Amino acid sequence: MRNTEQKSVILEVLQTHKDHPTADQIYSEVRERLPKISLGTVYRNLEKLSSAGMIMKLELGGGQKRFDPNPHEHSHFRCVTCSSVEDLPHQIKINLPEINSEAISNRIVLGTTLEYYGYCEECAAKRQLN
Amino acid sequence: MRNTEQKSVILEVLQTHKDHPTADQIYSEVRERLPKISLGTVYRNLEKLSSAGMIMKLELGGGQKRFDPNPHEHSHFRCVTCSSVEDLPHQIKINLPEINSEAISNRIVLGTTLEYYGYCEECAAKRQLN
DNA sequence: TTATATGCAAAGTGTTTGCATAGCA
DNA sequence: TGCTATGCAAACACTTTGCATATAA
Repeated sequence: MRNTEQKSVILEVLQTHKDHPTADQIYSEVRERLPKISLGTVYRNLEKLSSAGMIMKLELGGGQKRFDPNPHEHSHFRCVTCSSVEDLPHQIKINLPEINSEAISNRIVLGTTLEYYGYCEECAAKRQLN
Repeated sequence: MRNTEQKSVILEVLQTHKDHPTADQIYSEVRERLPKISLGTVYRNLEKLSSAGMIMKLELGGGQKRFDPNPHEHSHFRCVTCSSVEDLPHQIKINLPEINSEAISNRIVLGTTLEYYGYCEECAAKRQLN
């Protein structure tokens, strides 16, 4: 993987995020520093960085892929109203022994995705007002 | 919600499935019985049936939405090779008390999605041969 | 009778890709 | 030098939608 300015700016921009932006959000922020960058380059680099294990691609509910600067498996909370995706402050532990139980039979488990969905703090507060 | 032949055939077709087909898979099976049905009608009915709680729409990794005749929350296994999605034979229990712990703070949890991914039995067997 | 559902096709959304050029190693 | 990455635009895959017609209640 070759080092390019585009790639490092994309990584830097993502790493400033505590939330998990979509490719087009990253694109618009990167464009402030590299106005000529194309959306295709953003997608290609996000793909490369995630298959290199430097970031994580999230395919959760809601249609659009999101990108997480933290490449380690952890659970997320997705807001069904504003679609934001946040880390859960404390990791919810999955009962790992069960992964190897007969429930899995002859499948080979590579990983798990645990997603909570509902109203984020902001949207929950707005609902209380109505 | 009005009863139409399209809707009931879509539901019947989905209910014959133990796996979780995509909209276009359902479309092509339904078309064997209703050759003039349109893909738009399939999407509209799957949406209606799932918001009525009669089926479940799955938005897991892999891009395409899938539909599950069982509307009750349960965990799934997705094959990263053939993209099939299966129920896990035994439900993996999530530690529910944690959902209400401070980890969730002021969010309102509507549900959880627990997905395992890896190689399904068939694809795992094929890999062993190579 | 009338509001909802359908078929058709077009539009929408998010993502990927072909190609000529640019630039890293 | 040679191969990978880029910008651009077109293509792609999946899903939704507008509209005129058909149909359930």
